[in-house]
Amino acid sequence: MNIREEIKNSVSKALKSSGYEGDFSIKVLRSQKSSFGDYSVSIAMEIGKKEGKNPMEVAEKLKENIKGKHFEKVEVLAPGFINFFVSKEYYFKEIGEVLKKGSKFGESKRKKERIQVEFVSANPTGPLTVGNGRGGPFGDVLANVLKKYGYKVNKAYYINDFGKQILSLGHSILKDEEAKYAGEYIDALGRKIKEKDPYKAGKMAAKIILETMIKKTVKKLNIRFDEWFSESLLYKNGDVDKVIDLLRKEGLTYEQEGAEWFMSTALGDERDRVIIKSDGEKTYLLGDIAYHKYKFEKKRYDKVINIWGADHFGDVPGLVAGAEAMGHMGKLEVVLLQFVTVLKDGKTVRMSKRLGTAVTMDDLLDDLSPDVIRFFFLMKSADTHLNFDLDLAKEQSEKNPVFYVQYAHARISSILKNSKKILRIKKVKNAELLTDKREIDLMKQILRFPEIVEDTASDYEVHRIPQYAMDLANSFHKFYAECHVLDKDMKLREARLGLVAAAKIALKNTLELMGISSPEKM
RNA sequence: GCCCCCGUAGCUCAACGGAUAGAGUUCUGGUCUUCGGAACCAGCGGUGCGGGUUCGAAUCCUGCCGGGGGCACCA
Repeated sequence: MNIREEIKNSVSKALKSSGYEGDFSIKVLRSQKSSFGDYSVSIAMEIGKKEGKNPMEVAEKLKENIKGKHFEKVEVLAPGFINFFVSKEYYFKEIGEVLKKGSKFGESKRKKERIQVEFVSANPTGPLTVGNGRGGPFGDVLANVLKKYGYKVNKAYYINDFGKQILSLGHSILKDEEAKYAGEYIDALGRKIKEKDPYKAGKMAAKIILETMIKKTVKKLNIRFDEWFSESLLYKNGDVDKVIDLLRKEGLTYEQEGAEWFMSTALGDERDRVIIKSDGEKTYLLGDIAYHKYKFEKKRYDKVINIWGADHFGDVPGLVAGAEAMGHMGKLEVVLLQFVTVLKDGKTVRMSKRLGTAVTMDDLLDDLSPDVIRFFFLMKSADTHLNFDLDLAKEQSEKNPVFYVQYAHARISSILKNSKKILRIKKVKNAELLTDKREIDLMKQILRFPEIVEDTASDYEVHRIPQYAMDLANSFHKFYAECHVLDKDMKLREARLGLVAAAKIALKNTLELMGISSPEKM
């Protein structure tokens, strides 16, 4: 049981023994100031309101009934906060556990649920742009977090290698009047592909784009998908037709103006959706429903999280209704990422340097390391429009948050090397000597890591991870400035070496979650 | 017209309805006879505007103003 659960349980018990039976949800918050302790609970204010009592009195009464062996002190503060001070002994013990767990530090109990995170899934009609590339770091890290938290996780890329955009790509290769895509890469493909049938040419081009452009870029960004799933397969297998049959059988389709519609409004959508166009073509939505049926039934995922660009906002209800029509309610979640704008010289850059497309991930990779790109992308919340200032990112390449974090790791590595400890440090000796404010703070910061993983696994707020990485690095740098590790006092030296080794594990595990390297030296 | 996201320090961004709104960067000043100065410390500086709900609002509701994205028999 972790400390937050412990606090929650103790408060829950105190509620009962104090006679508050209502349906109160207890939220354990991390205190913002050390004088407020380590964690706090504001339940007394809620009770005070509901029952018309003085919150301070409620808090005092609860405090009398709160018991827990890891609490050094429980304090009530106006207007009714109950603040928990966790005992140092608890931290000493836990910091020792960090060393034992090593790379497993931060993991939770294995869970039986299987989760798929599908991300990027850009059409294979051109290079990866910064817009559809944003999902790369985000989805990758979200998947890493869920895995760390104990789920079985699959990272998937859905290849839209079927339908109209492939035909358009073919026409573009052939440079006929139906051409839609243009750019240097299209010219190059045109020289390579001799096929004259537009659809076949499009198929060939899509394959080349996927293999030589997209996969390469994805790899450069340090992303590894477990699965590259081809849309055409669903058509070949008849999975798409099965969906049509099912929808018809459920009475969820109708004809209008020569097209066949899915009555998604019956399942909460704001409008119905076409599944078969009047020209007989099946729509993208239909394939996507089939794909999700496949995910839930063949692959038996308990949950699917799709990372989409915000421009697909309008498509969410249709697919959710589709999944529901297939009998999979509440298993599909969609995270929308807001747009990415690249700024240079204070102006928006619209086009790639060479390709005649929107700014590509490769353009960024030309100037910046994947570590820097990933960190910059990850720092921002999904809801924020991401303004990527190329000049700033380049200019700051030496004063970058990612270097700040990596530098902490390199410094620790250097200390450990200088300490001439050949074997891995397995425990914190003389932990009780770690009493400096900086030492305690570093310890607490290290031990936040499992909480960061847990919180992120439940709310998908991935930007919390780089924020935490900076906090952790900051705590270390502050500690480093005040506390000399390789002290003449060998007992203190051992204690600090243990702490530093634990900090290294926390930093490394955090960077690993983000898919960013942890250099031994820089 | 309807729907979604955003508006926080000069700039890029945080803040789980909570306590004195935090980081990085910029600018000003300071800290090295010790483990890596890519560091540490101090200072300047902020919730777009108006109502409301609440013990408590950057956060929830509402009206403006501004930016982005949707509202297809495109994906």
